[in-house]
Amino acid sequence: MPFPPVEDQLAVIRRGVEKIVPEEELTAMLTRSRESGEPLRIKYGIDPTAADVHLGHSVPLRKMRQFQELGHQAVIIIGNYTAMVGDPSGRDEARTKKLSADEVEANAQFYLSQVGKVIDIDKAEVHRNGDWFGGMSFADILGLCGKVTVAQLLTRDDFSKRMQAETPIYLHECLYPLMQAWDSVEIKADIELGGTEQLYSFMLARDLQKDAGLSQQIGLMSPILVGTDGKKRMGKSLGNYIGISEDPYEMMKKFMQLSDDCMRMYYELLTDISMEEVDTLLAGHPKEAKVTLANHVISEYHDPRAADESAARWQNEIGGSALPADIPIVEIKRSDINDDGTLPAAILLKLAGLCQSSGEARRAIKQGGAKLGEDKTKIESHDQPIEVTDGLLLWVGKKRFCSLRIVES
RNA sequence: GGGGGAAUACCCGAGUGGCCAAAGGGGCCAGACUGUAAAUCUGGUGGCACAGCCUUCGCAGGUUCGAAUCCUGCUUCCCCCA
Repeated sequence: MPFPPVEDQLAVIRRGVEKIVPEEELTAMLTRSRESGEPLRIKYGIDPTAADVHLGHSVPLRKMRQFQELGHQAVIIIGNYTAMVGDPSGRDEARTKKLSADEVEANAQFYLSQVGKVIDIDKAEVHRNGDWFGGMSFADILGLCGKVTVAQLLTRDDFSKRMQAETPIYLHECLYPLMQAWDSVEIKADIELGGTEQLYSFMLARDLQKDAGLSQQIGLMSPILVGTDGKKRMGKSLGNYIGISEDPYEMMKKFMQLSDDCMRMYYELLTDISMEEVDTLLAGHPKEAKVTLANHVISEYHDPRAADESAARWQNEIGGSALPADIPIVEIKRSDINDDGTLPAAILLKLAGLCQSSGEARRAIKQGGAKLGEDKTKIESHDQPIEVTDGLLLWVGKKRFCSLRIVES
């Protein structure tokens, strides 16, 4: 299959990419590949440290898919060895818990299944970097370490920040960029995808490739996708992420809570809508633009019908006043209820799991955030006796609610 | 190996014998306003069936009527010297 003209390829490749290093080599590389008919090897590495793939990961993965559509070869690296170290990027401390080989493999499997929602996994090469690191001798490792000086390592942004903040840097963490770079040598990468924080490793990979007599890779860096809070990078630990396997309605709710300022970035990085069209959308009502955005993304990971349904449901339940369709049912033990069938309000909220402590429940009630029943009657006092019945609805704020079910013992 | 400094709640950080469940900021929660956006304003933010009681200032002991605060040992981090 012939490759599209270089200019056309560049147009696709450049979208939503913050930095291409070194940029001037890209055209030449594409031209060479087109003339020889040899697809480029596009690398993306992921560490199976946690299970969820979120929209932040989807940014380079979507780019990977675009490369696939242009006819290039996707190469996914499962960092089962690097996972043991933990990527120091964007972290201000070392990973504390060590993952077992089994956990890592289980995560890897789950990861791949999710990655398959974005790229064509059947056409991709998948490697585990333990395949080469596992067999290395200490002498090999020493050899690798001899390629980098400590001063070079410390120029790396994350490390210098940590030095400044006086937080520890462990020796094994220093190996992380080396390992990642070595992956590029092993798989003969032409282009590596990642976030802008990967610059150091990407450049190190070039050094190692040159040293090994290979052609050097180009780093293609996407901007860091901010999370739903609109400020920090999307990440699991920050709780500001939208997972690509999440329920459509959950995704919709999260999208609608997104800061307006992020919308342009989300459109650019998470959809294929042309930027002209995006500008038109953003010129309209921001709420509509957000619904459209959510629709596109949800359609990609579920289907258009699911997206429409969640949009309609959001409009009903949250834009309107309909009761939520998925009220969680919480079981209350009969033995916990007083003999007269009631419980003080604060205690009930705690038992129902809506508040973590009775103190929190008291606060919620005092501030008028606690409500009762379908008509959302305000609970007036923390010791107000509430008659506990099956199906009783309880609310704390707008987002926490449940329905009760009484169980024996 | 020697010397000096540091560790406080989710995070940052004030507090150096009683007035400390511990200032201030961030985050977070709730209320008002709204588009469950942003900005703003208000209140809250250890636990307990709560005008009281219980537990918390790296860990373990000790001094004292009383310790986050003083002493001893330990752990971890930072800096300087080698």
